[in-house]
Amino acid sequence: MARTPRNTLSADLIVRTALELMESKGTDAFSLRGVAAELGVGPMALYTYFRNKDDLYDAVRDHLMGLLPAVPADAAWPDQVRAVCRSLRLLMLQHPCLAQLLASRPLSGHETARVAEGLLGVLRSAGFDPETAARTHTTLFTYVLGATTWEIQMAAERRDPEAWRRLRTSMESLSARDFPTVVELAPELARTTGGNDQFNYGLDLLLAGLTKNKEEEGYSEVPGEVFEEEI
Amino acid sequence: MARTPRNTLSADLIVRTALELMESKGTDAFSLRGVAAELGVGPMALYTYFRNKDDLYDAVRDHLMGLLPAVPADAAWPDQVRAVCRSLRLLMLQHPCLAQLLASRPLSGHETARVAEGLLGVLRSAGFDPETAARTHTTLFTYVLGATTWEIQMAAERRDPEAWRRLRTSMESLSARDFPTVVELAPELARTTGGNDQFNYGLDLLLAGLTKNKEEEGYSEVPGEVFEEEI
DNA sequence: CACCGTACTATACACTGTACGTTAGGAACT
DNA sequence: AGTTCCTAACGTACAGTGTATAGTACGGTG
Repeated sequence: MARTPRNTLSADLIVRTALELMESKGTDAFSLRGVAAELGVGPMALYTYFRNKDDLYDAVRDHLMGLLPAVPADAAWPDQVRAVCRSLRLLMLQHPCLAQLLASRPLSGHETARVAEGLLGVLRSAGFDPETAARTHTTLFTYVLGATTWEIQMAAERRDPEAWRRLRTSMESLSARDFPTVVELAPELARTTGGNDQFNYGLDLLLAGLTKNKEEEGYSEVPGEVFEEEI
Repeated sequence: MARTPRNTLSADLIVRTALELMESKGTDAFSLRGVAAELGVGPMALYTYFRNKDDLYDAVRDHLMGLLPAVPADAAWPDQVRAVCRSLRLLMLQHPCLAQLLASRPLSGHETARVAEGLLGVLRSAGFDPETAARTHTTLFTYVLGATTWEIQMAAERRDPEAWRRLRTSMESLSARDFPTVVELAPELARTTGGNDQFNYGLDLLLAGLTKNKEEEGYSEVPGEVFEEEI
């Protein structure tokens, strides 16, 4: 019955095909049966490599995390943090499914651990104590997650003319008496639903808060890099 | 045929039933057919009140946003901002479906507008110019969204013993050679996946950044409330 | 060659959202 | 009071979904 030869499938091939489908058809339209059909295989064949759909999601997520570049070595820690956060955002924009994959499943997998290791390492070297480093890591990660998820969502909405029209009219129908500020700032709000500037604004707020905290606690805890030429 | 009498249904009744089901059965297990069955009605009856499932989602979201308290009037602006963000987080924790509803659809509806009006009003009165107010609003909103979504997700994972066990073992199986910082900070990371302290830490970072920016730009732009008794 | 584990197939089930066409309850008007 | 009409709720149907269960044939090993 034209049975496909034996070892044509592999976890990696399935992951790559799944990713392709998510990006061409849209994350919501993704289905196991679609992947199987694309591979010319019955739906159940995938269950040899993944226990269920969520398992495949995890694998796709980790595969994508593997695309993140390493932390730049020769830079001040705030710039290293910026680099990590920005490259995560860019990856999410490039692969919109990643936003949903990150938000709907816990982190696991080697590539994901590698990314966490990078950011945590930066924070520890910068002199943050273990608890503050962990807190900061989670804060930065969740900020990137929220900001970029929102950005992607709004961009998708803008691409659908029907939905976008409904959104605009519902915005414009708001009474200027009841919602004066929203109405007044409508253009600014539309402009700040995404983009590099918006993302960097929030990121720099966080970094400003971090450096401020650090200064107030004094330089005593900063390890290692003491510049002796400054007396 | 035991046809249900005519005006027993209403948009509001459907929304409340949908919300109940989302919270008892879980957001993912929610279905139009489920809510119809709960109301003792055919699935298609709902389409009289909502154009489709997403439309119902929007209505549920706006219903939940209506539960948010007003901004406290007599407080300094940073505390007002804190109050808004914290009450949004608490509402999301109380109704976990809200996280997904906020992340997967654009904002619309009167109650949602009311909340935006509150926060934007605080920022404008505090002296932020329109663009900065809008940027700050989006930043705060997306931070709350990301941080709380993550918190909810991790809490759900913790509740599922099987998933939690797998997560722990995959964490512990990480090589301390390849991921020294992750392994070292594993307990801290586990502790910072949620909770008031973690949320407030990030929120205060943002506020610290905001006040720092404000101080550097000088007091010149602060409108209105000039205290004349201070010469 | 025979064997066996396993990579794949086939079938089936219980679901999903929703398009389409039908029917009957209640209000409004003659 | 009778007729009409609108529309709320119904029934049926379709094209999907994830995955449990059972079967089949291929590839490597004895």
